[in-house]
Amino acid sequence: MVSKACEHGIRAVIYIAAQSFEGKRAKIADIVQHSGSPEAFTAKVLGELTKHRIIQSHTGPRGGFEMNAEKLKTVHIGHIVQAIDGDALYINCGLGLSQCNAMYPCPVHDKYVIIRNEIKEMHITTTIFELAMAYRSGKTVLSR
Amino acid sequence: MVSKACEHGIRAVIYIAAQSFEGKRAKIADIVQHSGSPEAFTAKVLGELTKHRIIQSHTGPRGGFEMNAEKLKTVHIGHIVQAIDGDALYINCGLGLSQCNAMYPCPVHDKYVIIRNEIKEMHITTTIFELAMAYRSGKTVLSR
DNA sequence: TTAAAATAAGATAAAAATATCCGAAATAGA
DNA sequence: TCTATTTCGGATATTTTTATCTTATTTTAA
Ligand code: FES
Ligand code: FES
Repeated sequence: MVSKACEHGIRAVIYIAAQSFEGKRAKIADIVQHSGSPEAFTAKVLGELTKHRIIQSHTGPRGGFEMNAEKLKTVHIGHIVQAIDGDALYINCGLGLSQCNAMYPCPVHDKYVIIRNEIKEMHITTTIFELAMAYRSGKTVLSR
Repeated sequence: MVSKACEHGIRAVIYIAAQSFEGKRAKIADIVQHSGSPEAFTAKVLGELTKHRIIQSHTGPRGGFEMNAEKLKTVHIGHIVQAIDGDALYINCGLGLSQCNAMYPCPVHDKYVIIRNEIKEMHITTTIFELAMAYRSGKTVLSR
């Protein structure tokens, strides 16, 4: 569905968002401890998300990652998937043809497009903020 | 979503099914020419599907792959996905946690389970027969 | 009986995804 | 200014997926 890199990124951002909501910055060691992701790989993914301005980073003591108030409100899962995996999930053919084309559809096109749009819709309507709040309240977990 | 191996397998089986409907066996060279898949890789996948009794194979001159009448009626996409990729797509956690657990859900569990079940339902209710008929009639394509 | 036509299977190769390592750069605070 | 802390970035390593190659085996038509 989405890559491991993307999964690590989403979990990390949820943790960062929860910390940012409390005015704290999150450092890598802390993030991976709570999200159960490999440290170096997650650091690389977070670097990519920083480039895309989805999160902000600060070097040095008291540094770490944070999400500013505006991003905290507006960022949704789709932003992260797009930044890490690109738009393949949202546009590719479900049977692996070189491109999806409704004029000359593959055998699963009609049924696949429905699913694909639901995934896209779900990603766009699910904000990091709501996920971070549920995590903060203990209703959900980031590792097991 | 599903692996390349699985995509090659599904496209190949649709072609085999369409040929079987006309009482013809399909040989590998023919299959990959029409489904646009790499020959050796597809042969390996078809071997796996033969082991799972989803298709039948015959060596020698006049040999090739075919689908018997019973399989032609009953096999659906889910059978092929299960045989090649296993059940990961149907049971894994959407955020990559070691397992999906509704008692201690990950942040996307509720929304992801809905999508996951729709995919499963789509796979189970989509028969190779209906896909093969649409392909045979020219309504859909297997390569581009 | 034999040669051709086909799949079967295992070894190998290439590419992509996942993950780690380490030195450099930046920064806050003493 | 010095030092400890932290991310950054590039090189490297490992694993998995995708794909190919080679040889063996089976089947059948002539
Ligand atoms: S052509 Fe395959 S999903 Fe659209
Ligand atoms: S726990 Fe993540 S999808 Fe169920």
